[in-house]
Amino acid sequence: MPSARPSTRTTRQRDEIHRVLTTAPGPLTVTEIHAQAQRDLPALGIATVYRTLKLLTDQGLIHPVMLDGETLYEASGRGHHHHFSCRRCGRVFTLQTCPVSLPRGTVFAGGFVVDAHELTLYGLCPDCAALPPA
Amino acid sequence: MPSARPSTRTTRQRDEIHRVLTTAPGPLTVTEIHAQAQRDLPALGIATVYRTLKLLTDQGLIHPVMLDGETLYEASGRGHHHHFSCRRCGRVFTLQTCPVSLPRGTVFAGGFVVDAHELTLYGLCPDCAALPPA
DNA sequence: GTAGATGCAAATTCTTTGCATGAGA
DNA sequence: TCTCATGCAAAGAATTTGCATCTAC
Repeated sequence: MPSARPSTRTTRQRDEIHRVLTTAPGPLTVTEIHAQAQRDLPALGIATVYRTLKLLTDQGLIHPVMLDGETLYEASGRGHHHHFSCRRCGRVFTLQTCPVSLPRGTVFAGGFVVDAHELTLYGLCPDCAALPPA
Repeated sequence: MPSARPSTRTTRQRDEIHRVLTTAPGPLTVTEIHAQAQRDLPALGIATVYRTLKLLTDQGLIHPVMLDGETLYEASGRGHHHHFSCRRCGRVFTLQTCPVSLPRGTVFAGGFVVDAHELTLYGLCPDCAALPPA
């Protein structure tokens, strides 16, 4: 029995959506991705965006990030990093620093074997920290 | 101008939902909360569950936890802790240990002022780690 | 007794799916 | 040409809201 082969046909829509995500400075919402991709492909449908995000995720090219109750997507291959969510302006930033010392295989109290971790920081971004208090 | 006062009327529904969450060993989904509360209040509607979860959240008695794309709720006041999500059985555990050294007010590279952090660990729980590899 | 809370059902919002058409290879 | 992908619209799933009824105080 032949194993299911992932589709790999190149289309303008897939290229564009992938480009938007690899170009973006941080993770984007589905709506933002749709809006930005529509600049080049005005007829792009939202269903195609959802289908493509799922496809690219399956291919490992991008991955979802759940943050503040929303699903954002970002390009893969940017190395280990974390996110900073600003309480004031709501923007999400990518931080390359990792304040967690948890090598793969670390065994935690009680026998939990850790192979990955996700950290989200909350606070004020540089811009908002510089503003006068509300 | 009188400030908006939060509703505080005591009802069986609110007490029950709060009890379910304070009794639970870990965070629960909306559906789990509804099902468990219905044992004592069979007529409990799902809309009331949503409304009550929002209310209790506003009052600071509980708080939502976004995990693996689902919204779970847990009682507040359990001190600083994190979650461990098992890749194999899908269960979510609460860990009291914190491997992150980030006191409030820590200023991060670039001027990000951190006042809180959320960490989720992924791997195998003790039960699953003891099983033979798939 | 009265304002606030509930339960139901309808309305929203977000995401997925069916199907006829369009376009990579 | 021949699939596979797309766009639209309808279908699902999750959450919120309107409204008549009920209930804590």
